[in-house]
This record gives sequence, C-alpha cells and structure tokens, in this order.
Amino acid sequence: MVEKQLKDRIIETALTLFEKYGYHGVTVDRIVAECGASKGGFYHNFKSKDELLYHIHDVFITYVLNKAQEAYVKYKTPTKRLCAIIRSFVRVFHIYKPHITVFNQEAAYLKPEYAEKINEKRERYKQIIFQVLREGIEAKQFRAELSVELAGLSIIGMVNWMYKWYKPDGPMSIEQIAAAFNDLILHSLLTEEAKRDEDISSFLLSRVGDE
Amino acid sequence: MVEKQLKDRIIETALTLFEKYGYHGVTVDRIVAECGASKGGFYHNFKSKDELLYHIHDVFITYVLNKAQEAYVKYKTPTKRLCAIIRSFVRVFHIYKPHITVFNQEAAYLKPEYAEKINEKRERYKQIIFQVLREGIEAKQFRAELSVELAGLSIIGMVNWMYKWYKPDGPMSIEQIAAAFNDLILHSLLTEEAKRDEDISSFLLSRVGDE
DNA sequence: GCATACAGACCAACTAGTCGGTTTGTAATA
DNA sequence: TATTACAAACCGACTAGTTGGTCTGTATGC
Repeated sequence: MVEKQLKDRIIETALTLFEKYGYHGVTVDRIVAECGASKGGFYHNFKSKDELLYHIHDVFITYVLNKAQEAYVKYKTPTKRLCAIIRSFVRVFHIYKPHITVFNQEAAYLKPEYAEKINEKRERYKQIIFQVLREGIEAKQFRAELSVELAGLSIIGMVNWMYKWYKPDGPMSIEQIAAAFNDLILHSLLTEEAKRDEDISSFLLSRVGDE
Repeated sequence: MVEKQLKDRIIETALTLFEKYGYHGVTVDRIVAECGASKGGFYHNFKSKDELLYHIHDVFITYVLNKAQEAYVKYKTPTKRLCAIIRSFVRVFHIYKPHITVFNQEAAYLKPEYAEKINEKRERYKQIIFQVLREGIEAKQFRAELSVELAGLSIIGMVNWMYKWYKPDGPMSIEQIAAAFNDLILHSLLTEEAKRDEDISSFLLSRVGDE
C-alpha cells in the first residue's frame, strides 16, 4: 500500500498522451507500452479506462476547489478575495496544465456516475465566484449594473481558455498572466469610487490617478 | 448537384449527436439510422467520417471569419470595430451553437491535412482581433499598458466559453449577452479619456458620468 | 445507356477488458 | 537465519464486441 510507482507512472503517461491526442486517440495498449507496463498492471490499478479519466478529472477539480476556498477564507474583502481566487486559478496551470486540458476537453466522455461527482464540484467552484461577485456589488466595490452570472462566466471562460494557448515556457510568466487578468477583470468590475480606493487599486497594473 | 437533401440531413443529425455525445461517442451507423439514411448514402456524400468533421469545422470558421472582416471594414474606429466584431461573434452562437461546440471540443481529432486548413483561418481570426487592439492602443482609445496578446486571448476565451453554458432559450437574449460582454470588455480596455468620449461610451451599459 | 444517388450486407481492423499464471514483498514460524 | 505462507502487484496472450469503411446492387433521371 506504500508503493504507488506504477499507478503514478500510468497517470503521468496517460496525461501526456491524452493532452496531445485526446482520450479516444489513445489506447490502453499505448499507455502501458509507453510507460513500460502491461495490460494487467493497468487493470490492477484501475477498474477501467473510464476510471482513469475520472481520476484525472477529480485530482484537478478537487485541488482547484480547495485553493478557491482557502483564498476565500484567507481574505476578507470581495476584491481581495476575487483577485486571490483568480491568481490561484491561473497558477494551477503551471502544475496541472495537462489535467486541465483533459478536464476541459474530455469531460463529455465521463460515464454518468463519474460525471455527476465532477459536476457537483464544478458547480461549487462556480458558486464561490458568483458569491464573491455578489458580495462585491453589495459592498459597492463592483458595479451594480453587472450581471453576476455573466461576469462570473466571463471570468471562468477567460481563465479556462488558457488551456488552449498557455505554454509553461512561453514569454509570460504565470504570475504576469495572473496580474494581467486581475487588471482586466477589476477594470471591468470596479466602481469609480472603488478604483480611487488606494487599497483596492493596488491590484491594477496602473493606478487610475496616475495619468 | 442541385439537390443536397440527404447531405444536409446527415450534417444536421451529426451535429446534434456530436454536440451531445462527442465525435467519438457517435458512430456512423447511428448517424445514418437517426436520419433515415444508409451507410451507402453517407459515404456517397462524404469521403470519411473525418471529412464530415472537417466540413462542420469549416462552415463555422469560414462564416465567423467573414463576419469579422465585414465588421472591420464597415466601421472605422477601433472601439466600434471591436464592439461589432464581438457582437457578431456572440450572435453566431444563436445559429451555430452545435458547430461551435464541435469546433471547440473536437478540433484535436481533425486529421493533419484538415487541421492545417482550419488553423490557418483560426489564426487569421485571432490576428484581426489583435490588429484592432493595436489600433485602439495607438489611437489612445485603449490603455497603453495592455498586452495585446493577453487581452485578445481573454476576449476570445470569454466568448468562446459560451459554448459551455449558452442555451438559446435561456433567460438572456443573445443581444443582451453581446451588450454585457462589450460593456465588460470596454471597461477593461478603454482609457479614462476614451470613457469620457460620448461617442465611445455609448457602448457601455452605464455612462461613467452618470453617477 | 450512362451517370448520379442511395441501399444494406459484409469485412477487416482495432480496442477495452479478461484470465490464468508469475513475480515480488512481507510477516509469521521454527 | 532459513523457510514457509500468503497476498498484492504485475504480466501478456486472448477474446468478444464494435466501428469505419467497402462493395455489389438498384433505381431514377437525363
């Protein structure tokens, strides 16, 4: 029970292959061949190929959900909470890029019983963001005319879309991307008063008053 | 050559099925059964299942690329151009939601020769957006400190992500969504001076000066 | 009579999953 | 320490089912 060598190797190999060729573009035979294992070894560790897919999904969504909850608890104002959540969300791409790609590309192929569990967590994640946005509007930090749903889905969309273009060795560091996203998002959410607040505008790339 | 009855029926059926079950979750047999055709009919109209997938991709990207170019030509200022492009982009979801879902989900499974053609158009689309953003910065309508790439990819991401949540019969009309997106995007891009410009701020949900 | 449009039985290839067997680790016993 | 006992980890040939694609045949229009 202490050794998980093979299981981890299978996951890692599968992740790399799934990211490149898609879930259906990779056979179990190929996975085991590529990581020097066998069919038997695979099915000793996983009930099915579907379970492997579920495992990959679950590792990622569980991690990112925890991070969001931590960020929510750690900070006390809507703006700080939102920025922290987004930063953590963006950061995840540094470690879990293949997971996220599989998560966003192959979720449709999850077996119903697995899909349900994943969707439940995905929904909770969304609700955290909606919650922060609502709090921000109530606190007059975010504009009142915003649609919480639309703003939330926009944020989730722009960050998630990173899986299509983010390269860990690209010209921008993950922290730069996170900062740029926060800048864009806050500019679109903040009220004029909030932008003049020193404490809040520290998350912007350039202060409003600078010009 | 005038009658395309069957071909269109096949595409329509395939689209519905692909959207729901994914490309690999739908067999050719199922497609032809569901639209009252036959294997022979299918392979008379398409060289292969892959070609059908390519066709779906091409119809959508060709359409949306044209719309963006039209919008670019029709308007003369960066802000107007951007808003028109985004509006047209969002509107497409009304007609082509299944196409877009397939486009965003199954592109990885395109055969290399097909993938190349699609990517070329996808790239051109991206470049139009980047171009407008650059023009906006030069014209001092958009903030100078923005990263054109990041801002562009954010926009593309937030709109494309609609395929995950947009329901044609949802509570918001497509025009409302387009307006809300434009509002969010402009707030994140515009300079303070530009926001004070009557002509430009007409694209915002609420004028800056209102409060 | 000839091409186009379509039908449907058929095939070859592929793939997830199985199953009997082997190796490896480990703990109890002598 | 050596030996036995047992279970978990792992192997790989095999299978049963599925799927994209073919091929022969038919009907319809020009």
